[in-house]
Formats: sequence, C-alpha cells, structure tokens
Amino acid sequence: MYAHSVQSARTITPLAEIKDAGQEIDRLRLVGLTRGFARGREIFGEGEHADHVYSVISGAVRSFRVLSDGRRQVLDFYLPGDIFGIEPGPDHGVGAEAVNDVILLVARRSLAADDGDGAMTRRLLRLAVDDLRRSRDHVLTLGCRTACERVASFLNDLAVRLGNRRSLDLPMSRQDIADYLGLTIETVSRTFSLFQTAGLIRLHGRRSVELCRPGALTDLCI
Amino acid sequence: MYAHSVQSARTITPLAEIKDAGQEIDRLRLVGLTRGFARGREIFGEGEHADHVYSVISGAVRSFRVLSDGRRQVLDFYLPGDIFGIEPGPDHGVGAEAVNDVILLVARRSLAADDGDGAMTRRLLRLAVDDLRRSRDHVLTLGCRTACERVASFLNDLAVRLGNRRSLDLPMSRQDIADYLGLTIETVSRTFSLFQTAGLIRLHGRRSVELCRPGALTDLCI
DNA sequence: CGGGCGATTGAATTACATCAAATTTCGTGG
DNA sequence: CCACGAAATTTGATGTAATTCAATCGCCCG
Repeated sequence: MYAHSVQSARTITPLAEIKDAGQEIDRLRLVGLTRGFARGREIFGEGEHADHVYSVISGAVRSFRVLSDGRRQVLDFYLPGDIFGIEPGPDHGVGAEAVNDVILLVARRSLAADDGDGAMTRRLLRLAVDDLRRSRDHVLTLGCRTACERVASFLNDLAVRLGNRRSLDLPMSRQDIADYLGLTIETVSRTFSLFQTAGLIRLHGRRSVELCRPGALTDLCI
Repeated sequence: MYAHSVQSARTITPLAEIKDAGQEIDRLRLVGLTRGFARGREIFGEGEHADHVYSVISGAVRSFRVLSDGRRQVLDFYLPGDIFGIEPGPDHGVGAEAVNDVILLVARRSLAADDGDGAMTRRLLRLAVDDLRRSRDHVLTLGCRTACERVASFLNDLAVRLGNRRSLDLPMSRQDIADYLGLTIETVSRTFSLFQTAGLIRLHGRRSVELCRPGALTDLCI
C-alpha cells in the first residue's frame, strides 16, 4: 500500500549532523536514534505507553484523536524542528502518524526526564505550555471562525511555521486539513478555489500553494 | 449593576481554614490572600502581566479569548479546587472573569516559582499538562461533535467535576455555555428543552438541572 | 500512456444561526 | 408576602453556511 523503504532505518546519529531539528533538541538531549516512518504509518497509538519523545527531522506528523464512530480530529501537525510525544500520564492521550515519509529523532522519555537540577523539567514545562497555547488557538478557531477564516488562518500559520515563503508545500492531504479544521474535504476544496478566484492564492498541483496576497489572508483571520 | 459586596475583601487566610480548594494547593504553597470578585468582574485581562496564580475556593471562573470583532470563545470553566492563571510567557494569553461571585486564593507567581529542588516546576508541569488534556478534549468536541453531543458532554463533564450528583447547579449562563460549546444561546436552550422532552434531564429554574438518565447522556457523548 | 486515487465541482439537504416575539425567572420594593 | 419589571431564557419562523450525495476532473505513479 505504502512505500516501506524508509521504515525501520535505524542509526545512531551524531547531533551535529542534524541541521533541521531546531534549537530545543540539544537542550532536551534527544540524542539517540533516528528512525524513518513511511507515509501513513503509526508512530504511536492513542492509549499506548508513552516512553519516547520525538523530534521531526524531515517530513510532517499529525496527532489526532478519534471518536468511537470513526470521526477523526487532527489536533496538530508537527514540522521539522518540532518536538512531540510528551504526555501528562504514562500513556499517550493522542495518536500520531506520519503525514508523509518522515525522519524522526527518538529519545527515551526516561533519558530526557531528569538531570538532577530540574532544568529538564523546566524545558518540558515550556514545551507543554507551547502545546497548550497552540491548542487554545485551535479551540478559538473551531469555536468562533467561519470556514473561510479557518482555511485562511491555517495557510497563514503554515506559512509562518515554514518560514514565510511565498510558496507553500502542503505536506498533508485535503482530508487532513479538513479534519484539522473541523470541516469536510469538499468545503476545504471549495474554499481553496474561492481564494484562488479572489486572487489570494494560486494552486499548483495538489500540494503547492502560492500566496499571492499574504496580507489579505492575514486580514481574513480576524 | 452587580452587587459589589464581595469585591476587594482581602484577608490573610490560614491554609487550614480552606476546605474546598483541593489537594494541590498546599503543595503549590498558595498561601496568601483570599480575594472576592463579584459576578462579571475581570480577574485578569488577556495580555495582562501574569504575576499571580489562583485557586478557586468558591464560585466559578471562566477563561476566554475574544476576536477583534467581539466573538468570544470561553476556553474553560474553573470550579472550586481548580487552579488557574499559570501562563507560558510573562503575560496572560487569555482573560478570566468571575462567572458568579467567587472567592479565590491568590499567590504571587514568583513565590510559587521555585523551591530549589525543581519540585514546584514538576507540579506546574502537571497542571499545564492537565490544562492541555482538557484543551484537547475541547478541540475534539468543537471539531467533531454535533450540538446535542456537545451539550451532553458538557453536562456530563460538569456532573463529574461537581461530584456526580444527580442534580447540577449550573454556575454559568446559557450564553457562557454557548460560547464554550461554539453554539448560540438559542441552540443551547433548544437542546436543553429537547433533552427534557426526551426525559434525559429536568430543568428547575435557570440554573438547576436534574440528570434523570445520566447513562443516556454519557452515551450521547460518543 | 493508462489506471486509480485524490481533488474539484455541482445539486440537494440539513443543522445550526439569525431574527423576532413570548414567556419565565428572580431580585427589588412596596 | 406579593406584585412589579428588567433581564434571561425559551419558543417560533425563516435564512444560510456547511454538509451530504453524486459525478467528473486531473495529478501522479507505475
């Protein structure tokens, strides 16, 4: 079904070789293994024991929860440099899957847990609290905003996180975006088309979005 | 407009006198002032400097964010025993107001910040991570669930938090509930009426809800 | 170059919002 | 204790944004 070539590639990776993984990693001492996951592969499941912490080196990851009848809510996307997998209790409260082929830096949670002086706990606190801020933004979007505003703020956020380029390469499918924004795939698609008609964006293929008037998009976010 | 009698009541309160404030308080060393806020009063504003941490002794508090055009999202309700006001950065990312007349235990953030051995940081981490779990639940509700499911899970949550009584006393107005659930006041009201017609609840006045078939409500949450 | 999956587009439907009363609640003052 | 009146809530009628159902299109990979 999926290409499995990346799966199970394990190597000890000197930290210096990893450029994209962001500043926080070395402070979290996420030295250890890099591991690849092919598109669609589960990284960890909801309810699974949480004994690793991950940092995205390349590719993208989605975290999500599902209701018993199959409805899925994507909670967050993690991009190169982002850290994820930190959990309150012993178990993961969310699932995580590879959006496309990804390479992750993996560290045992226990290794990152304590270094005696509490500095590690403070870093974990900062990460948790960042997640909390992002989650609150998400609640605001889902509770208050229209479909147009949701899609605009999604593109805006992604542009910022990917470095404010004029051209975005969306790692995720329309279905992923829809499940993140609490919309249907059709509504997301229609909104993209609407934005294109209005001259705000240009779509090139499935994955590439050119932001023609980033300011106008930002204005739409209210 | 509002009764102001509770406002500005300040006293040094020995910890032993406070029964309702939950287990975590003494560990957070939130010894200090109790302070009353009348219904509707601001406790802190979005963007304000965050130099206190609060624990609810009696009454209820709502945290919220507002969009520039006035749309409001209630992010959380804090009930007796809950702690709130802990923030990532130096400033509050949300506002907080008294839902009804409340009495809070207030501590300087700096006093709770460090006790040398990192134990305090670990407690803050746990609190942040609890907030994160609740926020994720909220995202799931707003992104996936119908109006009926939202109201049912709201009542369910509140019942659990207030101690699984058969009769709930809602501290908040229909507008607060609507803004929490991403619905309108009319939809919340209609859904309450629907539940009453279906024999799931009975409404007594504005604030009292009797849960006739708690199991059926739980089932509705999916 | 062809097949298949993801994306787009169109038409019909619906859940919820909006607009507009009617009704109830509850604090206040007589 | 009861009546009044403002505010909150409920109910009704209508509108609409987003969903659902149903084709069709067009990337992209073999």
